[in-house]
Amino acid sequence: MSRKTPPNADRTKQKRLSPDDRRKEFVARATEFFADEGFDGGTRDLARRLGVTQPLLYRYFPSKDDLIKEVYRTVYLEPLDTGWEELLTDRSRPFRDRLREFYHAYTKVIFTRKWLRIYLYSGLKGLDINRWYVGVVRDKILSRIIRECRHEAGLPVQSKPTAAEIELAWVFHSGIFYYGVRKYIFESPVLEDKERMIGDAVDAFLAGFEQVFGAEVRVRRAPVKAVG
Amino acid sequence: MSRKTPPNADRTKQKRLSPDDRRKEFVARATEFFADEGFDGGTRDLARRLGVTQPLLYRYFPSKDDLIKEVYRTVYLEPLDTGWEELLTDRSRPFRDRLREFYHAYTKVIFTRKWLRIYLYSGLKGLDINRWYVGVVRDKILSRIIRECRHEAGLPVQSKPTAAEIELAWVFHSGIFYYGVRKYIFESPVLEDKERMIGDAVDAFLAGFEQVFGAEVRVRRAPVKAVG
DNA sequence: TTAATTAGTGATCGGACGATAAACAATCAT
DNA sequence: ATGATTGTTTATCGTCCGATCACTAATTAA
Repeated sequence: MSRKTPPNADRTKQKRLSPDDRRKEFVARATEFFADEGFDGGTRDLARRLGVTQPLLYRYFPSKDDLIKEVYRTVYLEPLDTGWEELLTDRSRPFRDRLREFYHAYTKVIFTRKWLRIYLYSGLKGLDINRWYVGVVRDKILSRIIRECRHEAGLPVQSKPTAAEIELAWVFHSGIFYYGVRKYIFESPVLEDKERMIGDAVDAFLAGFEQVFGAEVRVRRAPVKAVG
Repeated sequence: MSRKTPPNADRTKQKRLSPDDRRKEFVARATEFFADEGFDGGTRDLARRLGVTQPLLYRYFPSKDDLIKEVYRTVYLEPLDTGWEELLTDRSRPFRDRLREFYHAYTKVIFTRKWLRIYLYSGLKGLDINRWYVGVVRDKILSRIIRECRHEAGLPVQSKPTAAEIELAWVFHSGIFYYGVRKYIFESPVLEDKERMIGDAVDAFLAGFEQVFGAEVRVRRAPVKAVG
C-alpha cells in the first residue's frame, strides 16, 4: 500500500476547468464513489479518488450532506422526462410494442450499478426524494399503463385506476425492476437476454391483466374472489 | 435529551437470565437495532437500547462484526425450512390455491421491516449469505413453481426449467416481494389488502405463463384479445 | 511586472467510533 | 459466612471522521 499518493499528480499539466465544470466533475465522480462505498464512505477516500486533498471538497460544497444531496439530484432528476409518457400513450402503435419499448428505454436508464445502488441507499435512509420518485412512477407511468390496459380490454377508461389495478401494475413493474437489482446489486446470474425478459414479462402482464380485470364475459379458469 | 440514562435501571429487580438466553436476547434486540439504523449504527447506541453499557457487548461477542454475523444467521436461517416445498408440490390441491397459500406464508415471514432491511443491507454489502439466499429461492421455490406450471399447462415436466422460465418466475416473485419493500422500506402507501394483491398476482402469473410458455397452438403475436 | 483573485494543501480540532483493562457488584458453590 | 465465578460498569486508548484555518501555488487582470 503506497500510503502517500501525491495529490494532483496527473492534473498539473491539465488546463484548469471552469469552476462550474469542475464542480460538476466532482459531483459525477462522487456519485460513482458513493454508489460503490455507500454514503458512509469517507471524504478522505472520496478526495483520494478525485485526486485532490480532502479539504478541497469543502471549497466546492458546504458539507458532505450538501454534496450528497446534489448527487441525489443529478442521479434522480437528470435522466427523467424523456418523453416516456408520450411513448406510452401513443395509440397509433400497438400497446404491446409501446410497453416493450418503454421498458427497454426505462431500464436502459436505471439498470446501472450506480443508479440502483443510490436508489436503494436513499430508500433505506427514508429520504423524501425516494418517496417522491415512487409517486412519480405511480402517477406518470403505472396510471398510464392501466389506462391503456383498460382501453385494450374494452373497459371504460374515464374513472381513475383502482388501487387493485395499480397494485397489479406495481407487481409487474417491480418484477422488471428487480431484474436489475439481481444483476447489478446482488450480482447474481440472470437471463442474459434482457429484451427477452421484458418481452415475456409484458406478454404475461397483458394476459394477466385481462385475466384479472378483463370484462366478465369470459369464463374464468377458477372463480376469482369478490369482484365487486 | 437526557444525556444520562442510568444503565440497567429497570433490570435491577429482574431475575438474571441464563448466559445463553441473555445472549439470544442481545442478538434479537440487536437485530431490530441494526434494521433501524443500518449496520453502521454505533455500539454505544446499541448498548443504550439494550439498557446496558457498551463494553458489556464485548463480553458476549468478540467484535461488532461477529455480532452482525449472528444477526444475519438468525434473520436468514431461522424462519426458513417451514415445509414450503411440500406445500408447493402437493398435487392433491389446486395449484392456484397452493401458490396463494405459499405466498401468504412466505410474505408473513419476510414482510417485516426487520427482515427486509437486513436483506437489502446485506445485498448492498455484497455478502455471500445474500447470494446464497437468492440461490435458495431459485432452486427451492421458483424451480418448483415452474414445474407445477408446466404440469398445469400439460407440458413435459422432466427437463430442467429453462432460463427464460425461471426469469418469468423471478419477475412474478419479485413483484410480490417488492410490495413489502414499498410498504416497509419506502413506507409508501400500498393496497392494504395483501391477500388481494397476492391473489391477483397469482392469477395474472398463471395466465401469463400460459400465454408465454403454453402449448404453441396459440398465435403469439398479439396480446390476448378479448375472447369473442 | 505586479497586484488581486482563485485553486489547492498541510496541519489540526473536537467528536464518535470500536475495543481493552481494571475495578466493582451480584450470584453461586461450599 | 466465605471464596470463587460470573456479570457489569468506569475510565481510557488509538483511530477515523467531518470540518476549519492558515498558508502556498496557480491563474487572471492591470
